[in-house]
Amino acid sequence: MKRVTIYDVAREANVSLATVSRVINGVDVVRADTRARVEAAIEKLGYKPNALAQGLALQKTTTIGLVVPEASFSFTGNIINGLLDVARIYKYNIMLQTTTEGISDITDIVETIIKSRVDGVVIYNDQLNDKITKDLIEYNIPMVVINHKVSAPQITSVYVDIEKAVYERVTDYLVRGLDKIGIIQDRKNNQACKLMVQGAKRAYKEAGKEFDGYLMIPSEYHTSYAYLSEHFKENQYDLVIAYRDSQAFATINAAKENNINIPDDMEVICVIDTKYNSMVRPQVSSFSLPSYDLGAVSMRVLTKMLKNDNTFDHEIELSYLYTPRKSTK
Amino acid sequence: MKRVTIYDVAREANVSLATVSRVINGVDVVRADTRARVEAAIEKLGYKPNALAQGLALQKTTTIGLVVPEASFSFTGNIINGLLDVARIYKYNIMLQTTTEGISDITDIVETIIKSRVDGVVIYNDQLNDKITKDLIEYNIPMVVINHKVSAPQITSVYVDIEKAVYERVTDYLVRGLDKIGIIQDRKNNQACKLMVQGAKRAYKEAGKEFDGYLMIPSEYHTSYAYLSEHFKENQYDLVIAYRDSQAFATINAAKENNINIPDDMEVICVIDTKYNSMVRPQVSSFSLPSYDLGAVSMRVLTKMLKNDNTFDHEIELSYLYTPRKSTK
DNA sequence: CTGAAAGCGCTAACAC
DNA sequence: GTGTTAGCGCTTTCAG
Repeated sequence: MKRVTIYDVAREANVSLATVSRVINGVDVVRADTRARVEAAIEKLGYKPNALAQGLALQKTTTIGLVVPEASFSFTGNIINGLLDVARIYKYNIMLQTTTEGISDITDIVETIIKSRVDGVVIYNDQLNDKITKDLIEYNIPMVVINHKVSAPQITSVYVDIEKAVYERVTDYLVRGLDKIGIIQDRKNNQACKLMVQGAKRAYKEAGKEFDGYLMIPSEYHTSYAYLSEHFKENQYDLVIAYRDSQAFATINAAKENNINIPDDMEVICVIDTKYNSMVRPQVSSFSLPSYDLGAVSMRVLTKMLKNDNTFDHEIELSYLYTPRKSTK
Repeated sequence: MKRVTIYDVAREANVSLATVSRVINGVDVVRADTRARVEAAIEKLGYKPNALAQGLALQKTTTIGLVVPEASFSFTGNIINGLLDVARIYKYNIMLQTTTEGISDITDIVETIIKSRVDGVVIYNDQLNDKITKDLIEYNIPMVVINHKVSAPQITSVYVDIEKAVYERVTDYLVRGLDKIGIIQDRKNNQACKLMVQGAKRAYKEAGKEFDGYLMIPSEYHTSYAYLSEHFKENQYDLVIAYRDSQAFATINAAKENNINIPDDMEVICVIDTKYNSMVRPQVSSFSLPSYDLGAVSMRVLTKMLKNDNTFDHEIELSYLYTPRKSTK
C-alpha cells in the first residue's frame, strides 16, 4: 500500500500543494477549473488526507477521548450511543478507553488518552473521588464529567440529581407510613450509592426518623441475589431501592424465593434501567435516567467548550422521570 | 496550556533532541548519567510525547479502529471489553465508530477511520455483505471481521459457526420427532438469521422434511412481542429459536400471554445471551457465544497481523457451548 | 555515546 | 488566485 500524499496530488494536478490544501479544506478562493483539476487528481489517485499530519499542523485533532467503566455496557452503551450520535454531527472522532476496577488508575488512562492529543475528554465513572478530580483538573484540558458533580473552570459536569430522586421517593413512602426501606449496595457504583443513601437519610431526618436500611452485601457473597435470598428470610421491607435494574431483578428473584410477593408484600424500585426492564416480569419501576441524553448532552457541551463558546452552564442537571411500573403498588 | 516539547526537554537537560528521543524510546545506548539528566528534565517539565508527531514520523499510530453497530451494547459491550483488555496489553489505542442502520454507510465509516491512520481495524457488523467486504478489501489495511466469514489475504475473520449450531440443535429435535420449529427474524441481524435458517434447512432436509418455520415479523408490528402475542394464538411450536436473549424473553412473554407453558408446551432457545439471562425466569437455554473471546481473539490476531507474524489462521472459528437452562426440557 | 539534519504530511502566513 | 516556505513534534540515519 503506497500512500499518496498531498504532493502527489499537486503534481498530478499541476498545482502547488497549497492549492490542494485549499480545496480539501474548502477554502473558497480557488478558481473553479483549478479546483476541478485538483478534485479529479484526488479522485484518480484515491488520496485521503492524513489526519495525523493535519492534527500536527493545526494543533487540533477533532478527536475526543471517552473514558467509561468496562462493565455494565447496557447503560453505558446508551451513553456512548448518545455521545457518538452528536460526535458524528460535529465530525469528531472518539478514542475509547475503559477503566477496570482496581487494575487501572483513572488518571493513567486519561494520561494515555491525552498523549494522543485529543481535543477534549468525556469521563463517565462512578469511582471518581475528590483526589482524582483534582488530578484531572490539572491536565487542564476541556473535559466533561458524567454523573458526578464537579466544579472547575475547565470541567463541565452533566448529571442527574440522584440524591434528590431518592429523597423524593422515600419521602413519599414515609408520608404514607411505610418506613421499612432498604437500599442495596452496588459494589461497582460507590458514588451513586452514596448519593442514594444521602437522599434517604435526608428524607428520614425530615420525618424525624433515622435511616438504617443500607443493605451492604457481605464480601463472602458473590452476588446480591445470594445474599438477599438469605436476608429476606429474616427481614422484611416495604420498599427496596436498587441502583441498576439487574440488581432489582436479583432482588425480585430473591423475594420470590422467599414467597414474598412483589409488589403486594414488598415494592422494588431501581434508578437506572435498560431495555431488559421492558422484557422482565414484573417490570421494575424506575427513575429512567436519561442515559442517551447524558451522552448526547455531554458531547454537545464539549463541542461548545472546544470552540470557546461560553453559552452554557458548567453544571448541567438533567432531569429524571419517575416511572411507576409493576413492581410498585 | 503551554505544551512542552522534546526541544524543551533537550534544552533543560542540555542534550540534543536526538538523545531525548532515545531515552523516551528506551534505545539502550545512552549513558546512564545522561539518561538520568533527561529523565529528570522530563519529570520536571511534565513532558508527554506527542503521539501525533510520533505517528507521523513512524508511520504507525499504535491505534486501531473499531467499528460496531450502535445498538445492542450488551453483547457488543462484551466484545469491546475483550478487545480493550488485550489492546491494553499491547498498548494499542482504540478509535471507536458505530454504524447506524440505514444512516451511515459502513464503508464511509471505515473511510473516516482510515484517515486517522489507524494501523488496523476490527469490524463487527451483521449487515456486512459481499459488496461491502469487497470494498473493505480494497482499503488494503490489516483488518479483522467478527462473526462474518470472509476470505482475503488482508482480512482475518473470527467467528462462531451459527449455521452449525442451529443445525445440530434442530437435528436433535427432529430426531425426537419434534418438528414444529420456529426461527424468529431479527431485523438488526440479517446475516445471523440467514445462517440460522440455513442450519435449520439443512437439518430438515437431511430428515427428509422441509423447513417452513421462519417467523418474519410483519413490518406493521413494532416489536416481536406484539406480533408473537398474536401469532401464538393460532400457531403452536415445539421449539422457538431466537437470535438474542431479549427476543427470547419477548417470546416467552408472548407465550405466557397465551397460556403456553415454557418449557412444557413450547421450548425456547437463543443464540447470544447477556448477563440479563441469568436474572430472568425462566432462564433461556442458549449457545453462549463467547462474546468476550470474540473481541479478545480479534485484537490478539490483529496485533499479529500488524507485526507480520504469520502464525495464525485467516479464518478463526471459536466454539460455542450449548447450555441448557430452564426454557428447554 | 551524542549531535546535526532530513523527513513524516499538512497548514497558514506571506509573497507574487 | 496560486506558489513558497516555515513550522507542527518526533524519529532516524549518518557523522563525529
